[in-house]
Amino acid sequence: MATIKDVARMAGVSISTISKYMNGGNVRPENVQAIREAIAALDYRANPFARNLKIQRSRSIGILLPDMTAPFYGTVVMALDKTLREQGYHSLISVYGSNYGLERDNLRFLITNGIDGLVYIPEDITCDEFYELTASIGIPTVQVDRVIPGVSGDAVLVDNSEAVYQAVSRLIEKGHDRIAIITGPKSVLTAKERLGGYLRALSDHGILFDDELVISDQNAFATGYRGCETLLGLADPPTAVFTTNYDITIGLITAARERGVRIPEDMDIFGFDCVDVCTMMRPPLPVVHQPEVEIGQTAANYLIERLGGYDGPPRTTRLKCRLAPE
Amino acid sequence: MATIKDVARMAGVSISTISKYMNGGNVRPENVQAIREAIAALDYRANPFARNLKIQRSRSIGILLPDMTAPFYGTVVMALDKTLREQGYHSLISVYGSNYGLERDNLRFLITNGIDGLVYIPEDITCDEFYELTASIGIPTVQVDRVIPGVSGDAVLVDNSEAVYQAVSRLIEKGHDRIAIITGPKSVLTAKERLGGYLRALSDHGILFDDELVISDQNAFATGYRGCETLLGLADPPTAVFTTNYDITIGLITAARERGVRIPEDMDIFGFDCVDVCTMMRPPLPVVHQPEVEIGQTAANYLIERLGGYDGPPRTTRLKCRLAPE
DNA sequence: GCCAGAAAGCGAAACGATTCGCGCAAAACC
DNA sequence: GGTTTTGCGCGAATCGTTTCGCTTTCTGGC
Repeated sequence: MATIKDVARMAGVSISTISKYMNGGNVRPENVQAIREAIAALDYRANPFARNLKIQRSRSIGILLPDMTAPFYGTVVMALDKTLREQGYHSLISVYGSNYGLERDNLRFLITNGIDGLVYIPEDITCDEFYELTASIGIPTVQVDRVIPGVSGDAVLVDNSEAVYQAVSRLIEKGHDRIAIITGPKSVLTAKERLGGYLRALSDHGILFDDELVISDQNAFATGYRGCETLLGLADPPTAVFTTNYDITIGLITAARERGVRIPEDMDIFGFDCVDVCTMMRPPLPVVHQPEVEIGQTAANYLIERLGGYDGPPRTTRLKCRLAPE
Repeated sequence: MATIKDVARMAGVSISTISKYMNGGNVRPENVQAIREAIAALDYRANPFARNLKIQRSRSIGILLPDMTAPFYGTVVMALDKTLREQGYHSLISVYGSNYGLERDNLRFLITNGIDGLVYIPEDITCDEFYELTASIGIPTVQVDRVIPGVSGDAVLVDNSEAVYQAVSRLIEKGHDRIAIITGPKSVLTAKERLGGYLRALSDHGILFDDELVISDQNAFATGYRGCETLLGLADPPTAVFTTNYDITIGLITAARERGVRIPEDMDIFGFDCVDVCTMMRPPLPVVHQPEVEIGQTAANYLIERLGGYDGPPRTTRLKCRLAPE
């Protein structure tokens, strides 16, 4: 590999002139010419390790998230990556698989590997642990989708409670009064918020809450599938079901159809995520649509601002979900 | 941030002793004690930039792929990341969104950022371009799922043709002789191979090929959904459909169910990917199941071996797909 | 108690860039 | 034409490690 020294020798100028050229400084035309030729001849590329050491930055951003197989995460990460890349950053992505030990380890791993900033979808870590790992480094962090209670810093969330409130209200306005909800684990912030929106909608419309109609389990196909069996087995089954996650929705629909349950006549379903798939169904399945791309972009921009020196107070954005069809 | 120098001063030993301690060399017990205390007191962590510069490695692996929202890719990447991490490597993931310019740019980006190795799911790049970007660096590369014609190096593929052959044969053995296929774009290697398996199965069983029954388009929900409409609109519709991608499968099923087409009585479907979802349906939807985790692990291990100094000839593995249910 | 060999510690030289301050030459001004 | 201003180029220091070769200190066998 050619070094800056080789280029300098070949072009007949000093090392510092090469560096200046590489970083956009003023260099005399005849030198520019010579430098260009030398670089081409030697196929020179600046050594990123040396540069990183000198400037103490890597232009890499850690992205830590629980899972990558769900389309929601995939889309958020793609938007993040794209926005960051446009600013010359690259993403060091790390997936912890909803596993507490791994979440901690991977966070440590990212931090000890010289990231300039962190985008984090947290799950089980505590505030103290987070600060312990993170404090000595002092890199900007943006939390996405969920927050660690007590941690300050920028955050990008969606308005879960409000979105679910509206969706469930819509079901109520259609005449339903036995509405079930199948949701994720109660330990996760988003599931809690979504459940909250459901309860608020019921109570605001004077409907008594029936805990037989609340199913909370993993965010997975099986939860929706089995949930359908459970709900249909009740003495007084619900006429509508709200699901808070795409996999759950698909599981529910699959089970319902296998049993000849007509949607929406026998069971009205309001889903979550994957608007493009759900709106293609006939009739379209109404869903809460999270703004994945906007989430990613907002988080990336927050981070880019901080990395650019912005030092204002922590910001929290709650992006609005859309109901689809409108 | 504390440096190794600070630790040395505080512990009363030389810099090289600290380095030796950090890298597992022999150090006298009383010094170990002092060093430990100094490290704890100063919260010292080795600066990754300096280390990278010195050893000219980053222990990071570039992963370049077209998409991350499909569960297939997500699962492969998670397996890759896990295996690599266990060996102390981390993943620099880059998604190019099936966009030619981006594919090239992102490859360059990874390469100029000091990756030690590359895992690559290629799409449109040519052999020459690949070598031009890659040659001067000389890092090991593993191609996954598809290969660039002409590029040598380790590769991990699946046995697409054979898997589809078996699946379609199964449909034929059940008595079907009008079997459609809905597949991805013909420009992509995997789609070509899968189509090849389909044709071979037909011809081996003496069934005449009818090009009305072949639909090739994007790997997307809409392709399956519209494909269903197209196929049902034929004068002589197929009695079975083979789909070569999960999104296509789901689109097809959705459209079929909306039309009251019974599966498998009216239309027998054989799908691809997402075995856990499809086998939960009742009756289970038969699918070709790609070994995503094994793909990721094999690719990671190939790379780890190369990085460990192994220098044998290029290896290509074709992993076998499973039909599920068996 | 001596000496050889092993173990542990030390200083200094890298790794390859960026950057600072200084000097020289060309341009600009009157 | 002399003097100030500006523009470029240069050398040297620096970033924080690892590593090499050498010296010092231990250890153990006689």
